Amino acid sequence: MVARRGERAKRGAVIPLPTTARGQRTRQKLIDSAEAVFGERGFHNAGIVEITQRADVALGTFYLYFPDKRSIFEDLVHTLNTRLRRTIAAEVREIDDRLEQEVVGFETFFEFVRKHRNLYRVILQAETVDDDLYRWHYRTLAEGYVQGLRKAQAAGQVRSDLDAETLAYSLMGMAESLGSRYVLWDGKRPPAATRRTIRAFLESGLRGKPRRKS
Amino acid sequence: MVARRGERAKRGAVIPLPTTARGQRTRQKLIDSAEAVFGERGFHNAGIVEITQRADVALGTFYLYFPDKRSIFEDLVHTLNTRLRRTIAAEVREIDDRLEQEVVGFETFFEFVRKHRNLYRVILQAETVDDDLYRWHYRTLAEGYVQGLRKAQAAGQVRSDLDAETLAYSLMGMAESLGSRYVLWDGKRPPAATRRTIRAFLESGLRGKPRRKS
DNA sequence: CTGATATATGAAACAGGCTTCAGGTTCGGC
DNA sequence: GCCGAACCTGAAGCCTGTTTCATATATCAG
Repeated sequence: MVARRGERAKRGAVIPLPTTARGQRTRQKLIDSAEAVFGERGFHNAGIVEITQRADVALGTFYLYFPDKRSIFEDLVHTLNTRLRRTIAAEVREIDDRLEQEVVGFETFFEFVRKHRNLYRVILQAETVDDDLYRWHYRTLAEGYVQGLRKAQAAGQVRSDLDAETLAYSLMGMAESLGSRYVLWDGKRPPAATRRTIRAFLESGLRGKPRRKS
Repeated sequence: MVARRGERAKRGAVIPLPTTARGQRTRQKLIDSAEAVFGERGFHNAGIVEITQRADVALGTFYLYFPDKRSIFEDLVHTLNTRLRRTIAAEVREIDDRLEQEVVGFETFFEFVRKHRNLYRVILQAETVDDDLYRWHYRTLAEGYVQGLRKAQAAGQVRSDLDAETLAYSLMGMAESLGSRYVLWDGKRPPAATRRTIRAFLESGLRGKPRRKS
């Protein structure tokens, strides 16, 4: 059920990507604009009118590239999700120690939020717009997280009496909450005391209890 | 700028609470109904029509008690915020040990979310509806949390090299994330492995590093 | 019992924003 | 330089959901 180029898309139909450079440019302009508008106003308060205006195209042009408002939103969430995971993965790749990976992962996350404050707010909105999409976002993040933690447990870098999934959601929750409080609200990197606390808390939390024997 | 009883409220005016028992009952029915509808549909997809229908009152009655849609939403957030804090405080009051307080606090929170699945979604929506309200919710929660943690630090139950506020937001984030994943998505209490992990993680995280001695 | 006040009703006015439509315009290949 | 496909336009249709209003009923003090 793919609308042919030149035809108007039926509701719910998939619209093929534009073939010419010009079309691709326009589509991208719409996505960029949507990121800003959704981020600033929230999904429901954002209007197609404003999205197209900021993208410097006519209202009708929007429906050449997206069947409806929700569709461009989904596109945005997918993009954000991918970029976030790639960014963190890239920063963490070379690090051997899991604790260090966590610390850098948190830092990278904060930095990402700071650079894309809008993209980030978009995710929160997904909860209201499309619950499945929202869960998908967290599940994909959690999956990677769990794998990494299991590996670290096998390597003895994280105590293995902890459930990896529980840990994954705990850490994601921490990062979001802290990111919201310090980065989104205060608009800057978390203060030094916060960063120290994160490290210390994770260190003892992940490595575990005193072992009487070594 | 308070609308007198019997008068129709001007936009933005404050409406006094109903004086008679009958009025109070009706107002409460509307609030309960709103909690359900906002929770299920989200603020923007929720309609006054459905709220009044489920409350068994006529459409116009709504505007006897609330000047507009947003207003009842705010009311709801305030109510839930208060109830949540009271509930947790009550469960935790008799406990001396901070770690035990945390564990019970988490459990109580999960139970609260289970009983008021809507609370959670309502709060998240606040982010889009009224950012100040959203922040107010977390700030009030954090305030109490910070005080409790400081006291525990003074009593030597929590390591004192950690920043209390950072810790508070970390723990709130954990609770929310886990509550979302296990209670909201799966609809039941978190599994045993998760509860054990929470305890173990908090225990070493809060009490601190392994001490070789003792 | 009676008037004054509080509470209740639901049809209709109103507003705002998504989506459609009936044509233009641009552009690359021949 | 011509033709068809791809791309673009923006006024208007349309639908949904908030808010108002004129009117009706319940309650209670005196």
